Amino acid sequence: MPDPLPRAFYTRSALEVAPDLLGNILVRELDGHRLAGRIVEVEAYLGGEDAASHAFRGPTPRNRSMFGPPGHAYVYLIYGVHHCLNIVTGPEGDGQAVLIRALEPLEGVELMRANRREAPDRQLTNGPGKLCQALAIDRRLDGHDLCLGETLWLEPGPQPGEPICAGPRVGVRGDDLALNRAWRFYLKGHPDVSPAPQNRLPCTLTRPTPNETSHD
DNA sequence: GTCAAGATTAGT
DNA sequence: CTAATCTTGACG
Repeated sequence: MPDPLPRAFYTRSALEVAPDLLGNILVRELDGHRLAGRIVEVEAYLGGEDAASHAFRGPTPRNRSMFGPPGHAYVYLIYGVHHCLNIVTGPEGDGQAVLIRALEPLEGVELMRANRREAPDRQLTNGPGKLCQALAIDRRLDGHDLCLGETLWLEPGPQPGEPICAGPRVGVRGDDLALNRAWRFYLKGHPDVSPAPQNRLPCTLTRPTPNETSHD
């Protein structure tokens, strides 16, 4: 079993970490079972300048884990219905995070299906709310340290063969900056990318990302 | 205390 | 297009 991605991986700008997360594996340990999926879609959220970020107006009880050390989870409830999973990045205190928007299911698919009691026959992890339901992620995991290799963590995955697309983020409000920057990243043509209208817009290709925590 | 709005989803 | 469902954060 590979080691979890180390703290140093997360100690960078959300704009660097977000595309590098694509292709890596999100692992959830649940009642002795291993649930895992390959990350295929993410969005970067910054602090300060980013009007769409929960960190925009500073720390509050709800978002305080965003301002904690990198490599921890920030989990929140949206619309009173669904949970969303973020990975805290950057220097402590900045409030940067990356929203995990979609996975390709790899392990524990039957348990994921059972967790999605509302729609077990539909796609399991092609949206931020759906993947949290499939992996049984809720606010109890808010602030969880992803570098421990317990309960919830990330493992290095093979370099994606697919090109990386970048485009505007989904469902956000805010000013021109928040609406128009290409801070959403996904694997081109992957069937488990969330059903967002932007999927058909022109695709800005990003560099081939060195996924591995390579040191020179 | 009151209240509008929300980084979504499934169903009409 | 809209309901579901509830916590947060702003205001007083």
